[in-house]
Amino acid sequence: MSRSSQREDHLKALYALGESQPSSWVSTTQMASHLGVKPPSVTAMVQVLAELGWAEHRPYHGARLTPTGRKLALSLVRKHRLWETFLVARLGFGWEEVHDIAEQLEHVDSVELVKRLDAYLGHPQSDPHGDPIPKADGTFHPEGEVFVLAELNPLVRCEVKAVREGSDATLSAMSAKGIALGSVLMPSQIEALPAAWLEQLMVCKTVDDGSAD
Amino acid sequence: MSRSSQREDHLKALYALGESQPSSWVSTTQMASHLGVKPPSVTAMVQVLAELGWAEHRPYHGARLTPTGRKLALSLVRKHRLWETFLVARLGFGWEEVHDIAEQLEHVDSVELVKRLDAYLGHPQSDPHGDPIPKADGTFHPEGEVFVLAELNPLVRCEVKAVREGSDATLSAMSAKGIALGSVLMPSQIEALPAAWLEQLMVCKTVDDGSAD
DNA sequence: CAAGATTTTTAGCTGCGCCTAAAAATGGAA
DNA sequence: TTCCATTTTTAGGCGCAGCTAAAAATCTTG
Ligand SMILES: [Mn+2]
Ligand SMILES: [Mn+2]
Ligand SMILES: [Mn+2]
Ligand SMILES: [Mn+2]
Repeated sequence: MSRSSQREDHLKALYALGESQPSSWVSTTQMASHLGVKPPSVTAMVQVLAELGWAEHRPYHGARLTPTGRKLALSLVRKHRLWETFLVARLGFGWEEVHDIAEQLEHVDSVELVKRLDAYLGHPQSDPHGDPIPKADGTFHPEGEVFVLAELNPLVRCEVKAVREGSDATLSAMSAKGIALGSVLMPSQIEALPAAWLEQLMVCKTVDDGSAD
Repeated sequence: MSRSSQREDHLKALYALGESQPSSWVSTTQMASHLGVKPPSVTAMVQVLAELGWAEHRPYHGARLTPTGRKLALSLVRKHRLWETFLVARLGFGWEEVHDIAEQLEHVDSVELVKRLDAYLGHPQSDPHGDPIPKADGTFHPEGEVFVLAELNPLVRCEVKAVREGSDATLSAMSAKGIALGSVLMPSQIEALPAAWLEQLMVCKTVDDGSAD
């Protein structure tokens, strides 16, 4: 794949880490651990991104995306999630198998390809992990009320809407326990879940519709 | 894509050029012009391939694949042609649009992906250009009698079986003139074809089945 | 607030894949 | 067969993306 797939991965990391915390300034150390490289490598790359106009770098404070960089990052996230959807919905992969493959496919450069893939998949709004797929213009479909299962208190019936990134083994284990997007969890089941899962499962409350199921 | 996609492209060039000529020894100049790089770059790469046990290099004479290298090259050709088939058969691309995209997709590294893609496409035996798709074990389905249209003498009714690599523009022009795989060409039509096309179109003779068409 | 601990950047290095220019080998013509 | 033109390799250099070690800045803590 092209020489700049590293740049693209740094851009994605900057986006992902910036979104998931109050301040959008991301430290090079954070990015380094996310990407599996050493902090000096990130510093160098962030300086390149800054020269390209895709990021701002405040030395010793952190980096964050410019509007242009954010658009690019969103188009990468879009590609990643469309490919994951293809792999699961069309090729029959399990949700725990697709991340690493999509990590490669997302760097294939062809606007037309993304357009056609999106249409082929029926313009999906979320990927196999429940994460929303940004639209071509970089906006998202409005999302429902979703929060991390660990914050559910008191325990009530709820529905799995998404799974946060974790190890492939964890995702396999969840599948094995019958947990998938759309699964309904009862308080008793939730108590039996490994503690770590409570931090990964994103749910919304569901009203009992009266069906026995 | 991984750092070694350059190695993979050199391997493919070595395969393609070696197959298309009597001696399987390929000169670095040939490879350089095929790949769009300068001869010294090819020399360096060929030396790397030799160290990896994928090619033999006889200095000042040329290079050729080892059995191991040939297997690897065939698996790349397989991936390339499966992706081209996917792009045309599933995403609706034209046959002139898919080469460059497949040139990227072929470097995605996942054995399982190729397996599932092949099954999803119904184990196709040839790609959108009529080129045979190597099987997973590196063998080909037996091919029919096919030759280049320029060698057809005298002119008789024949059927288009494949198109040799050429510019995307040429492929578009052929489509526009109604030429596709399976097209039947009559002597009068053949005479009207641009001379260059005669070197690219691979055909076999067809008996007139009596239908008026 | 000053000193030490921690984080981050800079400096300097490596391997990869490309380049140009120069040297070496090959092969064809006189 | 010898010399010259052509092909090919070697030499030396560049940009990218990673690394470690050292320097610089920031944060923490007494
Ligand atoms: Mn990636
Ligand atoms: Mn996902
Ligand atoms: Mn390629
Ligand atoms: Mn093809």
